[in-house]
Amino acid sequence: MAPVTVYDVAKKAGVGIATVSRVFRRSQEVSMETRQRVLQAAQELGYVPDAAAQALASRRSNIIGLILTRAPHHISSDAFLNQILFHLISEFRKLGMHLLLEIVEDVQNPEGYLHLVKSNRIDGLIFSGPRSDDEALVALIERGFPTVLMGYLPNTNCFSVDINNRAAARTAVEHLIHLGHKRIACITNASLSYSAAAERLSGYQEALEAAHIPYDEALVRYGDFNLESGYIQMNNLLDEAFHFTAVFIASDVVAFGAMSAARERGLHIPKDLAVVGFDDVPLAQYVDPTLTTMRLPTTELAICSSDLIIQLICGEVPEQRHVFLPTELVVRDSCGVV
Amino acid sequence: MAPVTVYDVAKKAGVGIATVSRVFRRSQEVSMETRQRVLQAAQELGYVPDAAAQALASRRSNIIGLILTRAPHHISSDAFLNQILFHLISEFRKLGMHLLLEIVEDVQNPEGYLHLVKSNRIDGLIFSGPRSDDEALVALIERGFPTVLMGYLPNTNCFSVDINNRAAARTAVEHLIHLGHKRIACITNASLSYSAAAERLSGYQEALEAAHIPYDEALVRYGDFNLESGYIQMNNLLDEAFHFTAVFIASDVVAFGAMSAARERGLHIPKDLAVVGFDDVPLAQYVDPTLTTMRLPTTELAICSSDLIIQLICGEVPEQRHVFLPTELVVRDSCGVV
DNA sequence: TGCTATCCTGGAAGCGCTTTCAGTAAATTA
DNA sequence: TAATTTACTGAAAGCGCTTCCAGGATAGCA
Repeated sequence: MAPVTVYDVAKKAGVGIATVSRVFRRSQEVSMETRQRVLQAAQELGYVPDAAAQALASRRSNIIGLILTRAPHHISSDAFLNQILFHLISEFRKLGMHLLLEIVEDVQNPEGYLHLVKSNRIDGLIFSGPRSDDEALVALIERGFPTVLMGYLPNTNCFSVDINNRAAARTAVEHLIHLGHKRIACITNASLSYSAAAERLSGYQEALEAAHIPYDEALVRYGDFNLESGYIQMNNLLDEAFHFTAVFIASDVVAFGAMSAARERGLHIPKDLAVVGFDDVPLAQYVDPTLTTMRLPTTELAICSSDLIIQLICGEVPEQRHVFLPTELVVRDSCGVV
Repeated sequence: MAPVTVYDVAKKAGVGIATVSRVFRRSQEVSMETRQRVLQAAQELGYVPDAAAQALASRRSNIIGLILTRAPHHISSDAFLNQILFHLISEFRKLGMHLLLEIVEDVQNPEGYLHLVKSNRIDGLIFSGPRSDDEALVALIERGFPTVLMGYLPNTNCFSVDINNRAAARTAVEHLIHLGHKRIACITNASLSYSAAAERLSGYQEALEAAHIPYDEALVRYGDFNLESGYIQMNNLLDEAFHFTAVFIASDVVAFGAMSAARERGLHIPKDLAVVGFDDVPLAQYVDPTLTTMRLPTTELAICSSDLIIQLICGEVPEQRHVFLPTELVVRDSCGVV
């Protein structure tokens, strides 16, 4: 039951412990012959290096934190999370790294992830859904801790990976405009303190402006990540807003909630109301009607973030500070035929 | 930039390092006065104990692994994962523990999570979606490593948390039978090597048997976790099976795919076809028609697992080896009116 | 052949903490 | 007052690894 240590392996292989360490650190400076002998001995003894000891001695935990800023009710609706997780873990595994997940429910109380950093539990972190009012995060970045944002924080020069939310939203709304719609409502994906939400709203405004359609605040509502918020805000629009023939909803999940509300009112989509979503969650092509939406490059988002954080941890300086990945309009049935 | 250590705190507080350690380990054996002095000094110096050093010295990493056995295409459809994650992390945080996520794509190649155990990176693990052909897992359990299954593995006495899949499925199908349906098809949530899938199919059979409806294999198809599999299997049923008026689909997500296929064929749900799902994912009440389904006690599942694993790690022996949580039939519109 | 450069290896000193053990001071008891 | 607990505290020995440094062997060069 006594743990197998470097000493055991070293003894069995007839080498010093430094050599054993070198072999497992994949260092070049061990002769082929010795390396084989060590590996053989380790194999026979069932030796696996102790993670804590490695971390303590090398100052590297090989753990990367993924910090999610989400309130409980957001979490359950987050259709990306799974894909992001999958890809991040796959990438990390290739490098012998692991993913530790932390959720920040309240931005004002960032103790959770700060503690991870201060205790050296993680080598770097990926921060999903950064908010500009998160002072702790900004401080961390300025202190030089390896950090990558999934999302974008204006006025910082933190490394970040995101899509061009504004351009994507504009494309989505332009699609509606090309279809002849003049009165186009908007439901955001979240409150505007999330930069992605603010940007998407700007894109909506830009598209209107370019088409000389006046921006009407009465046609705008604010979603809150989940189905219910879409349902509520659509009902609200239907109750209070002047007639509109189309709606841009900056989140598929929110859109599903909204479509449900529209249906209950007896509105037919797309005949009475055209809908464009945002995200292209897997379900978008299986709902009725299938949802026209902006596709997010989920895989690339994850891989790109992982590449960046690894570079930062290794002390390299990535060429690009801010990466913006392309999105793609996926035309389905919710806007009618072109 | 030099890290603050116990020595710094000890010096500043005028005590020995052992005392500093005791204060941070929340040990009782420090006088109030000394404790205050240490805390004060630590505060002023910004001291946070080093996780690796603590782990090495105490043989406890305070990290719990959550192992998911999922193929890539399953992950993205997993509607629970998020909720489970959220609750687990919340529970762990209360105890200063953290969650490390690992995905096992191929059960035949369990190196990933075994390495976590062997390297002492984690104190215990929660295993979601255990499969009976996972020999490494069984070996781990027998070796006494703190392990909790989310799911159930027959023929082992591992601690586990699950729902009674068979009873739940039976309830779901009985609902259809009470509604007068005689020819009821079934699409499983996954291949039968997942015990949950096999159990749910058994529940379906039990319900039929109890109602003296002959079991007809021609009415059964096997889903594969995701939307697409539901779509495909429903088309397959519609192509090949004799007429049926209802279908029990052992996963909401699979059901959404299946409903999409039925719609494309011009079938009206529930008029032409009644559907009962399983899981009660958030979307179930927002699709058209809203989906009658079995509700899973997601929160309880997570909390229960976390309680169990913590007990095991602390060396306590939980009273119950296998916990089965109750489910609830949520009646909505997809089966028509009673 | 003699000298330096190169390659590989082992010894030893930590990394920052926990924990045992012994010891001191205060409290209790006789 | 002396003997015995009891309550805290500190010194020191690791936990299992990495890495600096120096040394031995070999190769390269003149």
